[in-house]
Amino acid sequence: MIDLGEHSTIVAPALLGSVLHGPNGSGRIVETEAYGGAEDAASHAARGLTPRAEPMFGRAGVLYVYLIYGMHHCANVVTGPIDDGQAVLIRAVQPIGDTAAMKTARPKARRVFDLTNGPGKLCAALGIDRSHDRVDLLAPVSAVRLELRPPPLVGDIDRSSRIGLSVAQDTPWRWYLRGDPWVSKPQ
DNA sequence: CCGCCGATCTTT
DNA sequence: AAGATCGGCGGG
Repeated sequence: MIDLGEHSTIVAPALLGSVLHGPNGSGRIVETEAYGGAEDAASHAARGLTPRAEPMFGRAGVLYVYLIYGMHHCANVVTGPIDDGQAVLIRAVQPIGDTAAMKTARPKARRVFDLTNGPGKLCAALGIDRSHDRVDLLAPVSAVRLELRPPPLVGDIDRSSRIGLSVAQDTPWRWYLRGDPWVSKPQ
């Protein structure tokens, strides 16, 4: 099915439709971004093998979690060959199954559509934090794991430049399900 | 609905 | 000093 060892720009759209399971619940992936290795100025791998980004240079299929703006977490799937430093950022999911624990973890979310429509929001809702950095996403026993599913039809996927960057704004490495209400920034 | 701004702290 | 964000606030 999906080979996480492929380049992040191949894996990112292919992960749409797969399911991310966390301590608090689960969500269907509806939005992703690809980050490359040293050649991608926007990537944490752009400065080489730093302590924070070290998981990106490891085996494909592990989780890379980092703290952003001192208060939010971002969850990434490491992709590509070892030592290359690629990853795919999970930017939004659709909550599935029991959402009670996710709602408790995100008291600020008034509407279900605000529960997991952003990289920091979905980590808070699912209960993903730095303690899950480097976990094996494909191991059934992992607290955070990925259930790979066939991706949507290409005709249902839209593409844009990545969100929130001050560099590489012309690189269209964001993919999302067209019209999905959980996508972080429509259009 | 939209845009601005502050929070908060790790990393470089 | 900036950052792969979020939510409250004010204006239209």
